[in-house]
Amino acid sequence: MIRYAGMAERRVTPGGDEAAFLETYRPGDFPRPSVAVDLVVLTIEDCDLRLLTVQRNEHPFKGKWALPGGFLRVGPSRTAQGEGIDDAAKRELHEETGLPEGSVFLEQLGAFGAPNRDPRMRVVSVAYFALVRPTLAPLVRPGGDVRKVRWQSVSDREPAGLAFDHDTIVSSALRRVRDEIDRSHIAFELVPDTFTIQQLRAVHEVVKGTPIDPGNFRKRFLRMIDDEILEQARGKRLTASKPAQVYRFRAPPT
Amino acid sequence: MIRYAGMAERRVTPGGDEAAFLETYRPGDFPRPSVAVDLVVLTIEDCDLRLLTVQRNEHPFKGKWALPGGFLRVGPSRTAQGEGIDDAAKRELHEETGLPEGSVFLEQLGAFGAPNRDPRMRVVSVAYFALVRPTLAPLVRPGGDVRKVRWQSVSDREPAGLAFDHDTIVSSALRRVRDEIDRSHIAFELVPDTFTIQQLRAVHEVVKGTPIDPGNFRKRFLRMIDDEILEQARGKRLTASKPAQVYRFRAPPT
DNA sequence: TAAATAGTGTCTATAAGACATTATCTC
DNA sequence: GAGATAATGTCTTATAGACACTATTTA
Repeated sequence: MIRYAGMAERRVTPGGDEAAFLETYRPGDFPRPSVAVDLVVLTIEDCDLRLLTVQRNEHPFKGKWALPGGFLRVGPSRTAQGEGIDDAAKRELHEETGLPEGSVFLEQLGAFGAPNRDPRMRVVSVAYFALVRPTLAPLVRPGGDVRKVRWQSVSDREPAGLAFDHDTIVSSALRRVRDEIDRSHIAFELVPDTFTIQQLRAVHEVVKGTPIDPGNFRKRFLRMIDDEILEQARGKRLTASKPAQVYRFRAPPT
Repeated sequence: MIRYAGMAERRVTPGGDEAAFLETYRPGDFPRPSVAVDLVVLTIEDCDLRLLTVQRNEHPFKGKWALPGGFLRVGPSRTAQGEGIDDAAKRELHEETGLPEGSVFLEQLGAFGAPNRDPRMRVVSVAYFALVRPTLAPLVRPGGDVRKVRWQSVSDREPAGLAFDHDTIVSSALRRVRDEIDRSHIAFELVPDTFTIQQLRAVHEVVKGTPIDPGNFRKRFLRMIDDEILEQARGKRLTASKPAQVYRFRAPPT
């Protein structure tokens, strides 16, 4: 007979106060899943959305490319429970990419927990997406377990190119980013600290996959200045022709 | 020394093909978290948004109200991995509420996995939110482990009234529902199969917490008929005065 | 007929989209 | 001056919000 968590829990003797209960509490002997974090790390290079993948150097899917990530570190006792899932995501991101702490936007995407998504054992993955400024993207270096990393074009990736269910996770992340870019400030995570209107427009175009009218985009942009979301920065960006005004994102006071 | 999943994994001998690897694979002996699903079940009754809570009959938080939910059932081996997380959510929902399968809208909210959110042991919870039509809400009966359930008003709940981190989860769900109601069709999950414009407006008002101009709401509503999202149903809803036309939601062909 | 609620119309402000035009810089 | 891109302006259409008004039913 297979034991499940709910049953095990009821074997514990009730009664007494909560402190006493916890003192004597012994977790049941039922199968637990491993919990992992998987990272959909995106940047923009050469007007192209790129995804960071790492090559697996062990079975299963040996040699295949996969999302960076790793297992949640769980402590050995009820009073030492280990790291939080957000912390695990942050840790894996910095371990495996070498990017400096706090330089990357990171947000939870959701949990992926179908059975058999990992052929070794039951694994529930909590997926995150990360946005890396193009200025930082070239600094990425394999670290931790990882031996090879690469930035892979999102548009011409193979339909089922990644290990595990990572293609599904990537699709879900792209949907989320495309959805959020119009309603939040995530576009500013994909440009350098100072940027021109055209650079920001390019980010929107690349993420959405459709061209945007420069004049109309400018109007939206100028409204953001009125709303004090953006401010002019000093200097101009030199190009082949007329130099462009440079702006900076003002972190909202919220 | 504390073992972590990543370390254990590397102890496995590499080489050979993947099938052979999996044959001989033995998962490492590292601590794993329990994975649970928690449900934020919402309905509308008397123009008031209500949350379904269950009373805990065991420590910890004995006697306190908490979200319905339970542990993910994980199989004993790599070839019998147990149920998926979405299935677990569905199962717990129907077990603990007695509501008929497939009658309730259910969507994943995200994972909550801070350490010490459960004092017994490390638990990572995957939260879901569910929307129950007001016609079904009175049918809810405690089932499974649960002895007492209640529909609790969302607006006059205590700030820290629930067990564990369930208040945080509820806040997150409410934010999500308020956000999604303008961009999706979830409002139709909170009305009976046929409904009047005023009923649907009441749902929006209750969820958003602000009054909405009836005339303006009507315009949005009529656009949905043009877009074939809604259709007229037969009959009229009788009220104290002029009866109102009744409509029906047409599931989009997507 | 009065009360109540369903249903309609109007006016304004705001934003998005299509597109033409001007300005300013490099070479 | 030519070429290129930045920057601006115009016109149309769609939508949201405030609010006045009409229609239809019950009691």
